[in-house]
Amino acid sequence: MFDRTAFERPAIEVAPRLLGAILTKHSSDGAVSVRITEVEAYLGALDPGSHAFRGQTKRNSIMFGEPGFLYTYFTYGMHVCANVVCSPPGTASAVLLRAGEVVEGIDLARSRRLTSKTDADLARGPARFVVALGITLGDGGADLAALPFELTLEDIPPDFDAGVRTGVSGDGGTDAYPWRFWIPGDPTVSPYKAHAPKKRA
DNA sequence: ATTACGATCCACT
DNA sequence: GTGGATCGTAATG
Repeated sequence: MFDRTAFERPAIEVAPRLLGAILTKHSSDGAVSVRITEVEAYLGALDPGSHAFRGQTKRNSIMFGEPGFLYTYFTYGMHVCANVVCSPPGTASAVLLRAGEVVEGIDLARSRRLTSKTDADLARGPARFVVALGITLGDGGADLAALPFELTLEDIPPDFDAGVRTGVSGDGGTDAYPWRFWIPGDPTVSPYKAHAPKKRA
């Protein structure tokens, strides 16, 4: 069952709990379900990399609302990414859904992701993930506890690894985000880095 | 009104 | 491993 209180905590606590969870979206042409294998936490006002770092705007207002809802955004002129809103209303944090394994509706997912060479590529990467599931920008603000969505957390989350982006700030304790969590060894974990490496001088 | 740039993906080398 | 695509958002004049 869906327990909204599971999301009323900072994204950094919710993120590892989402690993192994099954997210389903029903559409007119069928349903696709994905087992979440990689996520990334964005810590709102505390995180310079978060869309909510500079306060509430029209674009990010969903992040400041009820937890357990979907926050979608459009980027790079062509891609949509999806987050699960965390923290109580008035506080912004979210978990970016970065990768998953398609476990239901794989033919439908394949038809949506014609450039995928292998099934592991169907939902590997945040923009691919939303395409495979049939999520669009218009799903922003949708309640994950209500159709067409279903989200089921694992009772016992799987073991996970965590990666840290450093160098955001030189100060001790504040240079440890955003956090990225994944299921070790899973072939559907995305190979992309949180930030393109800077060219050396 | 204008501008700079990004929580990325894909084709190509 | 690298560069180009492509446009909404938010900061600035």
